[in-house]
Amino acid sequence: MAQELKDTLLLPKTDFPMRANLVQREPARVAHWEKTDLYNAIQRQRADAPAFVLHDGPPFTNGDVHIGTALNKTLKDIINRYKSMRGFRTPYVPGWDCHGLPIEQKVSAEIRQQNLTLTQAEMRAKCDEFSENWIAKQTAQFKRIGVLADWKNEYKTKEPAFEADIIRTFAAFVEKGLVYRSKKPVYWSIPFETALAEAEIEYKDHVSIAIWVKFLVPVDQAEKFGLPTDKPLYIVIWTTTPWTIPANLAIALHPDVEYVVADLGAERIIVAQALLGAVATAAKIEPQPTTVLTVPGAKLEHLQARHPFIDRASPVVLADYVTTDSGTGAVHTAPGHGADDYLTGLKYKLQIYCPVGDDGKYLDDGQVPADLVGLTTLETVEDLAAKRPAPANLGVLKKLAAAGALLAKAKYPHSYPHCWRSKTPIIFRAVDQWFVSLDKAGMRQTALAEIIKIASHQGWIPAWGEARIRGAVESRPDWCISRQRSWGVPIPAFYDANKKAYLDATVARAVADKIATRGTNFWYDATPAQILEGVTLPSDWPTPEALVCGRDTLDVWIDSGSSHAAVLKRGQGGTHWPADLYLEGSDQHRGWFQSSLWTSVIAFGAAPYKAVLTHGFIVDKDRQKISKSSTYQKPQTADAYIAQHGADVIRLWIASQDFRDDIPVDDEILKNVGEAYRLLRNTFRFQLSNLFDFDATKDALPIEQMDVLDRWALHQTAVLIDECTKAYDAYEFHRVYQLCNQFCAVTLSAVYHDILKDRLYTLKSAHPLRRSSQTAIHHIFRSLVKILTPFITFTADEAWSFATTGKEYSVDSIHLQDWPVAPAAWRNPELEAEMATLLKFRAQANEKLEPLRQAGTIGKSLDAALSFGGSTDDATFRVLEKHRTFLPELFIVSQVNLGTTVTTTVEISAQHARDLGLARCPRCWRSVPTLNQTAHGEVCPRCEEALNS
RNA sequence: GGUGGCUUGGCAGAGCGGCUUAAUGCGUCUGACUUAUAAUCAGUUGUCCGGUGCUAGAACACCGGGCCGAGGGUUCGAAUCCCUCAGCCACCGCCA
Repeated sequence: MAQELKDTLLLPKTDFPMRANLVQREPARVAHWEKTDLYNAIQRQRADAPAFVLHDGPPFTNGDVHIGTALNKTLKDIINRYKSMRGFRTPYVPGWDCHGLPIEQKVSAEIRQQNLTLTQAEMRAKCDEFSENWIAKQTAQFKRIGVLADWKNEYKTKEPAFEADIIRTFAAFVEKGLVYRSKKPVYWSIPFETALAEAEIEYKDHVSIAIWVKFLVPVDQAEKFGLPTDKPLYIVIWTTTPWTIPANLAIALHPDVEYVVADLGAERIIVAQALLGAVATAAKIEPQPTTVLTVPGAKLEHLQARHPFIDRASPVVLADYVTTDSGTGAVHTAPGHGADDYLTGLKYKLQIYCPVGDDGKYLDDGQVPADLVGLTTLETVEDLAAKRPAPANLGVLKKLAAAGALLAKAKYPHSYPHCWRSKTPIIFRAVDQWFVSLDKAGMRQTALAEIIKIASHQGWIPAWGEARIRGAVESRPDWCISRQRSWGVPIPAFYDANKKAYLDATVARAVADKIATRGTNFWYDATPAQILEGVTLPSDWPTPEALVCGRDTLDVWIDSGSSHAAVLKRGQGGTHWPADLYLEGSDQHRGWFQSSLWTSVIAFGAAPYKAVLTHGFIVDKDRQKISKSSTYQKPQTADAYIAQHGADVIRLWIASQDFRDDIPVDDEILKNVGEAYRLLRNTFRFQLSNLFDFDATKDALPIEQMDVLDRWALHQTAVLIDECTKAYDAYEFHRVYQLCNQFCAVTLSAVYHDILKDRLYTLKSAHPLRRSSQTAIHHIFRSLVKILTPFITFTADEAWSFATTGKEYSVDSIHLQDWPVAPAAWRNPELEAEMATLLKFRAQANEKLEPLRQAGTIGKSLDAALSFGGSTDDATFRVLEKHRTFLPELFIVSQVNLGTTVTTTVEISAQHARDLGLARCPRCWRSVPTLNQTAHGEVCPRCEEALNS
């Protein structure tokens, strides 16, 4: 009996599977999108629409896509898909950052293993291959997570056309007179005669020679600074690199440290008070020196001491980094041989003096004593094994001893940077570098003005981004743009036999034109004559035959920072300049956002973006950056996450988080998102399955003929659309996530869908009430699935395909649809207010039903009948009366009785329907006063009607 | 060290001086249904301290109070405004 009756019900039907199987099924949809060329289909759809250009910051091409990179690309994809549905043309040209040290390093490590020796051009070819290999892999990984992009028009910083634009951008710097040459200390490997990056440094234990050196304070200076003059007076410095003494140009004291003039008997020395004892011990001074007077370091600024064996002054300067942990509190300062010293040198306008050549030997510059010239500062591996100091160190020791300036010396074991390839200690050495002056031609003011301009239309999202980049731009010193590397874009400078540099904007552009067609290796392979053939040289240049090409490359930040010029200015892939949006991690305020701003301001006089959106970094549950966390042993690649959860769950997770802060991830969070995903999927499934006999073109009802409950649901949908659209426009995706989650769980699943089941399953197919509800479901589904398309793009595409064709795949993708707009007729605030009242009663009624259920009196709520007692003076009770015929449906019970009482509040009671003499219809489960006999047995009148039609 | 940012109940996340005895959802627990079924529905649910009830304990019920990183302050009133501190994240390099 039951089975036969059940067969007369219109139960849900769909092929849209309940189980997602995302991990297995998503790749097929990626292939489907490729096959149907979805990206271009979307672009064609919006061919005449205004463009929204999100300019892609290029990821570095040296490994698998990290989950953090996937986060970034997914956010971009969400925005593009949203903007496209909102009616914008959204050209998205993905980029790749190809040059740079990490790649060069990995490649050179491979080369070393194979014992190969390569030319610079061959080395570059290897790097190119390496980069290309990862581009292919990363592309597949980005596609897997659902990133839709113009992969055929992608940009690579290593492509000749792009490299040419980098050089052209650089030419603009030259043209504005911003580029100059100056010295800066770098890590230097003597055996390889090259600068090293930090990553090429290994710290190893090393025994250095520490020396205490006396610098004479001349009598006139002592008098000037109020120091005693009756005995010779010296400032004592301490250093572990004796070979830098010839380059000494100053002595640094801390302004707030107390220094003492100490009497050693025959002479007096100046050291930090706190270190006098240590100095005396080191110099084996007996008896303990006596203090003559104390003076703060600040009082000695500009005192002109004398270099111990070179005839020049060594002035006292002040520096905050001076400590009294070791040494003498007086720091030997050689601006050409140390980072701190360099900065101090700049501050005091000292020469950046480096009397050491590329080969590590002292130069004959007229200042270095003749007996030191030619001595090397290198300690070879053999020297290290024999514990033999570098010749330059020994030479300097001798000179100091001969000058009577060596107060003490000692062996000093410590950790010291070594060249990772030659295993020898590196030296700090100032070499000529190219710089960009950021203060000339009002560049810094222009950059800051652009920042404010962007802020004036809320372009920094979140707003504190403005302070962040302003701080970076304000404080940035002149930009050192040259690197002594191979895998990069060459600086188009030439040098004559005297190493005089020649750099010219017109020549640079001519070089760029040639590189654009022949590739950068042209610069490395061709002679200057070939490179400059047909180029009109400035009048002050020598002939090409007298020149050699420079071997420096440009800072890679110029590479990526030129992308707006190479891509947007050329309209690549339908883009335009400036971009509507840049979107990267918050670290890029000092990185790409800044470098792009500078290059654009210098080359084009304005910022390359209208708005900048930033996101935080992925951290584990305890707010530790995941790469630093020991609990995460598994690889943090995007693929690892997708293989476990599927792309849509990962995408939904990304959307669910407020990405402006750090983004926590752990198993529990992903599990929760997985539950939320199932809720969304089941909602789609329920809706699809109840539309199996509904054809919107024929069966849909106009809104004025629809039932109140359905009109309420449409009102709620209109509100959802409004709020989600607002949240999308503010890039607050987590709000969209929460809104949809609550809409599905509460508005639909717990209320609307639950009430609807009776109508949908038991009424006859074409019953107006049933068609009314199906019409609403139809609209709600189409709205909801569109709102969620940017997030769960695979699932939305699939659900849409089933909705429109009944099949898993269709050519008419949801991505070609317009964003939902709620018709004004959907809105019904009055009804919404009444329903809000009724739903409060519903919650109270459920509380009354629960004890009956717990006691076993009733099972499902349809077994029950409710009675309400209230006063017509009560507005809420009048709402009940107004909707009295709807109440059994609303509460999902068999009968609702309204009784008038004098109580001020509405009283609710519940009982089993049978106690009111009602009989249960076996078909629809509602209890009614009388059942009628039919061919299917006894059923209620409503079911009888359904069965007869 | 400097600069910028963050810190709300098991999770996400509202909250922008009084409508907060902290929304909503998820999760938890208990139950129902078998007509969304690896679904669906209903109820329930923060923590700590003190007290009362119960023969004691446990459990439970009720009452009072504290807890929105910690501690101060402003205010009639603070998760919300101010200060200090702590923790965490990022950036300050020839790493990108």
